[in-house]
Amino acid sequence: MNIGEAAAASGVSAKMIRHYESIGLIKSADRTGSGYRVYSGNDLETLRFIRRGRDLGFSIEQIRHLLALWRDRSRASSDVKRIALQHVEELEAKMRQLQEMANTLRHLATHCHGDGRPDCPIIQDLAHPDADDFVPPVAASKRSGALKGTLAG
Amino acid sequence: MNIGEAAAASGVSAKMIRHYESIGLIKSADRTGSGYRVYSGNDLETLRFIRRGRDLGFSIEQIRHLLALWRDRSRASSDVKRIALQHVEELEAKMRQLQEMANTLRHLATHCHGDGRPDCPIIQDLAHPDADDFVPPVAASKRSGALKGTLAG
DNA sequence: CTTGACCTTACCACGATGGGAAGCCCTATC
DNA sequence: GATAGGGCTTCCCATCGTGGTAAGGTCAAG
Repeated sequence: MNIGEAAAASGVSAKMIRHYESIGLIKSADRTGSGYRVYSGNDLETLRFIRRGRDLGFSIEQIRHLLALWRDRSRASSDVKRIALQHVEELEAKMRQLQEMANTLRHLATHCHGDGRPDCPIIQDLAHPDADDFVPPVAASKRSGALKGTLAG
Repeated sequence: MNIGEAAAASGVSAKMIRHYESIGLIKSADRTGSGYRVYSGNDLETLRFIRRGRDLGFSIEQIRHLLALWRDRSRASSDVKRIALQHVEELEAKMRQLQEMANTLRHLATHCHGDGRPDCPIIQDLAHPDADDFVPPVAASKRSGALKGTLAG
């Protein structure tokens, strides 16, 4: 089985299959006489495992760990569970960051006329975040410290 | 004012100030005779604006746009609002992705013993996502298509 | 035997940030 | 005035996961 066929069958691009090989996430594929990589059904399973792990948001290093546990027939499920739950915490932390950004922006947008006039609490917040522009005192919620995390962090 | 002082006062690292200059997000700083960059109070405001924008999760390109609107005294607040609300949608889309990942993982982890035994629905899902391992039929929810997005996407 | 689709390696790009090296500059202390 | 230390300069590399592209070899169908 070619790398292209393996890619189509696993959902991992040929590009990424080569990449995973180069970083040692998967073992080096056997080659035909002319240098083409050859994949077996077993290799396909591994690729699908990786693909599923990426879909669940695991990092390559976490997947490396999970792959080792998968292959270890005497693994402790507690090890797997720990990795999964740690990842859930990462996901939740990221969600909280995004939530806070979105809440702030929605709040500001609510008070933006969104017409042809230049006055805009969104721009004013960006320029002077602590001014609580345009927001009547009663509606102004205390803004907690700025989130340092980026979307990609 | 030095780049180091500007960095401390704006919350943007000296490294990133130089980077923003190199990509044309901020204008090239004036230099002293010996080549040191010099920053004014006005420059500081711009840096804080950028910093605040990053904290709200805007991309550099979105911030470039917002900066232009900020400087444009005849801007339409609708333009600002559109950018902000589009970003809110991006944030919400990302949150939904993360939420789905977290839900799946929490569900799987709930059914993982987390002890010394090797059996683990998490590993089994990674290996065979469509098998609905270990989950009694009544509790198994239809799994929708795999999320392609990464955490950073 | 040609053509087109596939494979190979190798490099560059993104987005945003950090790290480090090599060299110049400024200030404080002796 | 000399010297030490910290800050500044530019330039390159790394991250993380993925895609693009170029130059060349290979395979299968016509």
